[in-house]
Amino acid sequence: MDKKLVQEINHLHAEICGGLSDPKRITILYALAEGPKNVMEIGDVLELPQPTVSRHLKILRERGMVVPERRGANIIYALSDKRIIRALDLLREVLADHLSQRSALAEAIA
Amino acid sequence: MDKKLVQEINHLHAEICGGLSDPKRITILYALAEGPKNVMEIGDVLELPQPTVSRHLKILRERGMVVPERRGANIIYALSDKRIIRALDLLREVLADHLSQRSALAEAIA
DNA sequence: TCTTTATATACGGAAATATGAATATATCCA
DNA sequence: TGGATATATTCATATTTCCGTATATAAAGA
Repeated sequence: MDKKLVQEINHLHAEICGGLSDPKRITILYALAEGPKNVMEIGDVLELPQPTVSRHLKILRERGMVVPERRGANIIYALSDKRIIRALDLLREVLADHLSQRSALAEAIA
Repeated sequence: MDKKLVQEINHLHAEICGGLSDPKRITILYALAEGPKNVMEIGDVLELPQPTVSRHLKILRERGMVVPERRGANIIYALSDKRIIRALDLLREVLADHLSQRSALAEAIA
């Protein structure tokens, strides 16, 4: 494939991964995996001020990870694709393995 | 679960995701999926100066995504877990769907 | 229309991250 | 030991990301 094109794709790929690289956004995504929620409801879950929530939602929206739907005065956000959660779960498994490996090492030393 | 603990976990989860949020690191991970490589070989693939490669490898290493093994003067890096590639592939699929949706929209407008 | 409610954006500063260039460390071999 | 090769780290700087506050937009209801 054309080198420029590959770079462009990898850039977008990195960008979507960047959507996951914040604890609050991860919490938002898992919350939406339970079902669609409006901005206030998400704010309640995260215990965060509304503008902060909106900004994180914008980041996720731009990357196509959540989808907004206006319902009256509210905007209801939904997870766009279950595969996002599957990817998150896989990475969490990798994290768990890494941590238990390290703690096993720590015990072996002690 | 304890709230502090959940936050700590989400922080680590975000950190491992952050390991994926750079085009060069994605290229490195896919390159290592083909098989272990030393730093020079990775540098050849990326066409990047060696210190830059080492710094990216450090980030991936700290997050437990790649594993170094010294062999003589070389250090050979290997992917620590195939699930990392599966997660990357899932997210690339989500990206592809998002892009084709948008291009379908673009055509519908034109 | 005016007010209230829900959501989004703009701005300024703080903190994290990335990068090139230079330098340090570690290993091998003569 | 000294030189060559492979890898890692440091430093200064540039860029990005994040947050709180303030403000703007959009819809609902009186």
